Amino acid sequence: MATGRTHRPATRSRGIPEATVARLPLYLRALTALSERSVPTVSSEELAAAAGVNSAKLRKDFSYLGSYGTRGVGYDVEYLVYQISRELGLTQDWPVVIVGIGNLGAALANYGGFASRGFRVAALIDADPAMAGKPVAGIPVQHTDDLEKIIDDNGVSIGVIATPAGAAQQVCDRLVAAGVTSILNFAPTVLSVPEGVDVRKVDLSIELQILAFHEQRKAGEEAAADGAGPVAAARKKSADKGPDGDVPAVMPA
Amino acid sequence: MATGRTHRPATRSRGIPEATVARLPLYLRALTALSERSVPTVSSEELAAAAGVNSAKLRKDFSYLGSYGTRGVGYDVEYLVYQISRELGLTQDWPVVIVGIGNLGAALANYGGFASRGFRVAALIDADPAMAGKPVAGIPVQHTDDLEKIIDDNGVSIGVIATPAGAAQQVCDRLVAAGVTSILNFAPTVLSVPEGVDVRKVDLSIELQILAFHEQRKAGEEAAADGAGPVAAARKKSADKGPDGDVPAVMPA
DNA sequence: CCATCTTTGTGCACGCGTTCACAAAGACAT
DNA sequence: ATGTCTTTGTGAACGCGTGCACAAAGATGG
Repeated sequence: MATGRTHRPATRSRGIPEATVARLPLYLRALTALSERSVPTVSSEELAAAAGVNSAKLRKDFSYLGSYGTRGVGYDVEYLVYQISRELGLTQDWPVVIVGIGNLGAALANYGGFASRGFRVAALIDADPAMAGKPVAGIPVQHTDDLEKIIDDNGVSIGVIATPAGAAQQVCDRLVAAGVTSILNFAPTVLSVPEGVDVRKVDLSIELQILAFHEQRKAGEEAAADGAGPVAAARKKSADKGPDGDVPAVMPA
Repeated sequence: MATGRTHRPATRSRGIPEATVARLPLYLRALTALSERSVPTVSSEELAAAAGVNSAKLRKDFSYLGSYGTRGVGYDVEYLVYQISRELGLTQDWPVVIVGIGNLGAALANYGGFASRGFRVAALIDADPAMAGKPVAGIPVQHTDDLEKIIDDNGVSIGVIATPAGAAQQVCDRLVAAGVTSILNFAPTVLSVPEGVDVRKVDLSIELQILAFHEQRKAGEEAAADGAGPVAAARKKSADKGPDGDVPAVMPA
């Protein structure tokens, strides 16, 4: 969903399509699980099923990395884990700062997924002076005033913004000015960043709204063509708010 | 971003492309901000800038909804807010349950974005008996045993999974069996659901890994094409694109 | 060494999404 | 009315991603 971009289709990132990059972590997770079960090799079919994708797509994705499979056998799990990790840059340590230690920020700080692979929470930063020094997830919260110094001292290049929407752009600007070039934004705002800085956003509200759209559509279809629904006509409990005209009008023309 | 989509089978979402649906919440947010500032009308150019997208794309997106603009003037803010809200199904109330009240689940329960627009946290559910009855965000946590009853009593069709990965599929199966047809999954696992059920996933770990990939690429280029400052080097080559939303290429003043 | 079987790697076609560019539509001034 | 100016709505081209289908590559067995 959100990557810094330009309008220059010139040289492709690294020959690796963005869509493929987005799936590599998925493959890596499935492979890691196999590795823990000491499975030596896996076929594209099996791995694809575990990752929830099409096997042809998986093979094509891997082909961008190189020919790491053996025909008639499959892929060596350990080797593939290493190759993907290396490609994603997970063989090195990435210090990360989290700015905005509210409910969400604290949850992120406690999230095991961070430390698990390459990422290390270098610092927690909050604008509330009352938070300063208070430990969250074993890490003392530091004040926003020291943001630049923290970034610099720790060589941080990835920042996570979990502040209220109103403060996000300001925090973003300071992070970028201090040298951060990748930002994961949880605040419900569109961030403006200079070229060369990547921003990805995670927006709970948007996700829910997209689900609501489809939910509404399903409800409309159910009402319209009752009895021919895909999965047992879903349920009827979804509240029969069926009042008034203005029904989603899903009629197939 | 952080969304994962699950295959969208047959019926095209009412003629509205999925990519457009994903942007509607973004437009809605920008429009709401304009509405609060009592701005009467807005041009596609202005609104596009506020939402961080291309103006032509915005106009095409709106064209799927209908001709709500006035040539030479722009769009009526209030009217557009209403139309988009209606299209997204936000004019009705969506009861939502959150399963897994750990750090993340609690953060979600406290997240204002839920209640703000159409969504209502109907119940919080956790497997830990010790949590039962304990209020989180003013709502008492209920035990997993009552999941089916809670879904049924409240007519819930949207569920949020914030459990550990190991419990996610099981919880998902129970939600679906109980009648939930839309799921927002925060657990780092691929969920299997029957046809007709929508799943969107939000995966912090994956987002970070994608950022790490680009960060590594930038670092490599910087080292190779050794030039000036850090940002300056990253600036010389950029070009990449995101699958979904994106970031405005506009420079901050 | 040859035959057969399995699985990879990929050429190709198709469809979706993005973007450009412009005609049509309306506002506004004269 | 008429002309000019602004902005929408969209036809068309293009590029990316997806999935099919198959040939090539290697394993395996006789």
